[in-house]
Amino acid sequence: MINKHSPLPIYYQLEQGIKEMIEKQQLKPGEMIPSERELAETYDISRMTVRQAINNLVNDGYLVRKRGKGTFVAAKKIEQPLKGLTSFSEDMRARGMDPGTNVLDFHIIPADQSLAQQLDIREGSDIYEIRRIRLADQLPMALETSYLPCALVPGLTRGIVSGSVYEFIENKLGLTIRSAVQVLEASVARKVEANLLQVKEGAPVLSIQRNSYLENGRPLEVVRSIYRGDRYKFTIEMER
Amino acid sequence: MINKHSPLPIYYQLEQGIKEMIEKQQLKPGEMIPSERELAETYDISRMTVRQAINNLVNDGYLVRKRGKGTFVAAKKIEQPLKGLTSFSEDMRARGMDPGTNVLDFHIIPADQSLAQQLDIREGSDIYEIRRIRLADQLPMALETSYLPCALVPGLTRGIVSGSVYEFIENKLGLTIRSAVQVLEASVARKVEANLLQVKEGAPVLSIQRNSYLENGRPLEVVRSIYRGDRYKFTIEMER
DNA sequence: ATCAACTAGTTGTCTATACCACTTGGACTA
DNA sequence: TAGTCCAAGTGGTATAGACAACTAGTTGAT
Repeated sequence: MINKHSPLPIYYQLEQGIKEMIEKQQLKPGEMIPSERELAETYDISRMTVRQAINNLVNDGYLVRKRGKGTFVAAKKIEQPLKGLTSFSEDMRARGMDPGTNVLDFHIIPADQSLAQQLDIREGSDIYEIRRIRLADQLPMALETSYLPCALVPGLTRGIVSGSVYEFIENKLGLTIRSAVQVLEASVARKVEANLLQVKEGAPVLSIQRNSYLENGRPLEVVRSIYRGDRYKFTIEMER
Repeated sequence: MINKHSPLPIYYQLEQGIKEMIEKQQLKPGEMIPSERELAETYDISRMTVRQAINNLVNDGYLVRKRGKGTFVAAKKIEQPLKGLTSFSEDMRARGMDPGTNVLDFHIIPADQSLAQQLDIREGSDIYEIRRIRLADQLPMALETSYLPCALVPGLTRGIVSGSVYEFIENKLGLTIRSAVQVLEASVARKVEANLLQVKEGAPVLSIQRNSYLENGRPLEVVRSIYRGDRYKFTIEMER
């Protein structure tokens, strides 16, 4: 499990090893992992190095420390706290799944009254309409329809859209999303949606509309998503 | 800034000190803080101890490390959306509706394995189980099942439960909820739920589990709610 | 039977040290 | 002048050891 001559840090090797065992269910939720001293002795490494590996896993929510008792596998890592503004791809990767995208539709349409208002542009202005199937581990996870003003995002192509639009916006255009409002709603899949998501008509789905805003408060995007209820949970952490 | 004989850990004192300077703008975003070696020498502590303090601040988003260059105050500290830590009653009133409650069930049960873990108590410990129908404008809005450790909330009665439990906890017991994690999931109403909510079996519902935590990080409560999908939308604002 | 003390095992804190990897700027060289 | 090399300073990784604080179970005395 540990190769001292690998270019990879020892703590990182141990960290990945433990994480893998948790994800493969070889270590089950609530189970105690070997003590720090035991791990240190087993792999002939320093206890502080073991602690560094464990600390990272605790910060990532995989493990829980209990002083005087031991270190335990956390309840469940399936639902990751969505701490901020993440893209679909980031979200899926954080959940340990492999994201993918199928572009259904990519074209320019005139903004209707509702979208024009939400995007703070004139009715009839050109906007991109992007319809995509979002995949996780090769299976449909969500249907996503995005609307962006052409004026704000020049040069968007079908190729970019099949990858990460956010990356394009942040890196190529230098725009940063500063805030967002999301509205979540439980619903049932209609026929068309059911087919695309590969679920039965009437299956539960989570409808999410997200409005994103730039630094200067300008609306950048409206996204309407339909997530499979059987595959997706939305997690939010609140603090005060 | 550092008192070696304080019962508080040294790394913690340093951590709080730096955090305070950031919050008071004595250290400004983008500014470099003293190097680890410098801090260690200044306060006559070990560099590893300094690293522990800095690590925590990096994890909390206050600082950013740059290998070979230094450690810098982060540009933007994520703002916590305080909105959302509201009770059902507050939530309904904010939506312009009149809240109400029917208590279905109020008793003490032993904690099962899952609840014991989530509430950080021993399996079998006494906990309150409170099942209520939540009304808005006299119509069912949600089914709510709450679990609280008896040890933390002594003196809870059926009468209190028909009103605001939060008010009792905050005002009478002097406990303050500091953070919460919510998990939302789309689902469909089963027969029993459908009857209580006065919807058809198979109607879309929004399942929400909320875990609430006190100032000291102790879990206070687990609430499992089922909201009518046709009456309830969940809104969240995020900022960074 | 009860309670106190002890013990073994755990994580938490802290030290002192060493070397590695990366960044920067200045000195040196071609 | 332009490029190379080197040194100093930074965070990154790793070691070995020590003692504190806490948990749970056992032992022992009352």
